[in-house]
Amino acid sequence: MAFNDLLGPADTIASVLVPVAVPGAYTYRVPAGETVVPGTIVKVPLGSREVLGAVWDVEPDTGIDPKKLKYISRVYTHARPIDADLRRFVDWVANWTLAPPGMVLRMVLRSEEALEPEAPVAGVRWVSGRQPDRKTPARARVLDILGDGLAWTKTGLAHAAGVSASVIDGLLAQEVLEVIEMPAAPPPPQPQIDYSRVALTPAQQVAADGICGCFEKGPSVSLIDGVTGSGKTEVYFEAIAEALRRGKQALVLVPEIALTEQFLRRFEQRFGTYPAEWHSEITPKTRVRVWRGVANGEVRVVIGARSSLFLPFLDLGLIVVDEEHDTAFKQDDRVSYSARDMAVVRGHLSGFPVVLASATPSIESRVNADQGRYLRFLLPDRASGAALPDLQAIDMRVEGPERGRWIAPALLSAIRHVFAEGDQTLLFLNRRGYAPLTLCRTCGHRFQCPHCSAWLVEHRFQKRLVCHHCGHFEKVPDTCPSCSSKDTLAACGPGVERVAEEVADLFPQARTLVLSSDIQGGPDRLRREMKIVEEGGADIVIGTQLVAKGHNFPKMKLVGVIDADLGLAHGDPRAAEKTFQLLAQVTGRAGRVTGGGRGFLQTYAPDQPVIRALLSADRDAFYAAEIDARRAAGLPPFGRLVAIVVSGPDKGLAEAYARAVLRSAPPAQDLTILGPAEAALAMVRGRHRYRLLALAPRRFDLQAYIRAWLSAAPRPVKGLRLQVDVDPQHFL
DNA sequence: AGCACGCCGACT
DNA sequence: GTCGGCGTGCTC
Repeated sequence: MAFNDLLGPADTIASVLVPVAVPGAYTYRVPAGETVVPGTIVKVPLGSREVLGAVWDVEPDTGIDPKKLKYISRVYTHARPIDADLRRFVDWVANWTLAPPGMVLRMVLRSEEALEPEAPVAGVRWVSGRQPDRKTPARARVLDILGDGLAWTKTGLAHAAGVSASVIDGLLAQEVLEVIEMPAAPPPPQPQIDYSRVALTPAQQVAADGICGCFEKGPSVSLIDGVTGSGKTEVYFEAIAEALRRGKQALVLVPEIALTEQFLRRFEQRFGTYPAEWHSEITPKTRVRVWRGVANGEVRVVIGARSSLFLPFLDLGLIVVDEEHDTAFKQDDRVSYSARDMAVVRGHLSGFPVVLASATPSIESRVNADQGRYLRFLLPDRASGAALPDLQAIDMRVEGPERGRWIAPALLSAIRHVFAEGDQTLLFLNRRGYAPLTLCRTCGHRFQCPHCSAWLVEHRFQKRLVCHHCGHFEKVPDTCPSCSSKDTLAACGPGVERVAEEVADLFPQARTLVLSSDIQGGPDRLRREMKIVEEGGADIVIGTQLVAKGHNFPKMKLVGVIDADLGLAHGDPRAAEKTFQLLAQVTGRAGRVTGGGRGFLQTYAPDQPVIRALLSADRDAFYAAEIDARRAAGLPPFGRLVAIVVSGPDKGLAEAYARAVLRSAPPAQDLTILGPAEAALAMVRGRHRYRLLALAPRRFDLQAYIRAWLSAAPRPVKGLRLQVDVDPQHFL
């Protein structure tokens, strides 16, 4: 102690962001002989453990008692310090999302192992001239491979020679082979800019040229707005090629891992090699390799989930956000952020182009483009020349099926036709299970979730009633729990299982397949089934939104939407937008490759704007109508929508708190509370969440406002979480 | 008494 | 986010 005090005043101090939920950086002493700069990655003692952190400031002004300061326990000299751009990004995201900066930094430091210097690989080599005592065939094969004098890894050699590792061990024991240190793993193969260029359509060429022209101009956002099959990927591949040409790295964000496989193949066709992948499912080894490669610049292109935004790129020059409208870009737990919006921010901070691509852009991106903040490139036709599917509505009030059936006669005859031709049909219903509601015919009892207020959905295959909100499930009873009568429970409405039952009844000879997220057997099974559909091994597919994304189904000629109104009923202000996006994606599957596709939308309200927009393929009209509708409802079309999510065990407290935040201290009058919306009350793993929607004026600094409110709160608020959901365009 | 479990605050 | 402290309540 006395020793430390003596040395203390001479020590350098540094503020370090630690990966815990504290409001700011902590201060540590820098051990004598070590140098740190802003961004240096370090290990520091925190409480009873050691944690990773990063130096955020050197020699900060702090009022902390110097006696309290501990020493940085390790400086990662081999890892490149986090550069100024990424540090600014971390701070920006922390401020925007009201998250502690250390928690944002945690997303950067995702692989502790990657910070260690790369370990040399042990290899084996033939000691020239040496021969084994007996030359068995296995030994001969090994020596044959090693004949050129090059070193191999033990496992690699065993594999190549088709022998077990013990053969090599035997040769090592006789000192015919020797162990040497090989240089660490060679750099990954580089994408070749001109490996295989495809001819672009005129519209694609205009878009590609426009985006490539942005690289000179500093920050920019381009929206590629193209119908399904219009070749958005080819366009942004040209942007990637341009980034590579300029020696920059590129990042492609996709909403789900499921979409990467097809992307990897297409990338390989264009650039001759695979890009690096980054998402939660990659192996720890790959994680280390990619993190290092991104940091040292050997990895040129990454495709990844939202977390790849926080990778420490050496020189990032382009971000592409594919399917930009997809809500999977929003992270809801821990630091809650929208990866699409934060991609725009990262591009802005570092001064490079960002490309958003979608067949059904989000309203906010459309408005940003309309108002000139984004460039917009329209791809109105399919690149293959195939015609868009011919869509029509079926008015269920006048031409619906008989009671207890869900497929209308018009759709039915179309399925018959397509089936007879040997082509595929997709029946789309975004509802898992057999029936969304079960009731007792005698007393009218309805099965409801004991935790949420949602109806329990019958899953007949599993013989369960399941809450799709919180995951609660129970056995299907024989008798009504309310009136005890036997065999009086009636299933109301369809789920995919029930539609599949109807299909099996109507088309006993057809090969049918149900694709929904609750199929048993994990992601492998799902991949296999997708492949079956892709290769034409199923005639009629009944699927939930799982089938809306990614995969190409070349034989799919007909898409029937069983309930096009589903999802429009609730109080979600984005319901129409989401339904439009989902149904456009789903119906776009029909005839995507070959053309000649047809689609049917079963609806009880064929005149509503969503249906009309889908039928006329006039998307502009839909966007205009939707923007008007939001204005009329007092909602902004985009941009100033603020959702304050407060979570905690007590709904009443959460609501009161959310309202108080928005109403208390000035300038609260600048905010308009719109009331609870979008999942007003949900149960997420046993925790209630309450979401309050409000409007903030364009330049209103909501973050500063909420922080001020929190510090002025009469009593500390516990157990509650805040989340701000705003399009940041206006704030850049 | 001894310990499993859950809540709460501290962590530089 | 994670740990340790301390309270409650139950048992080999």
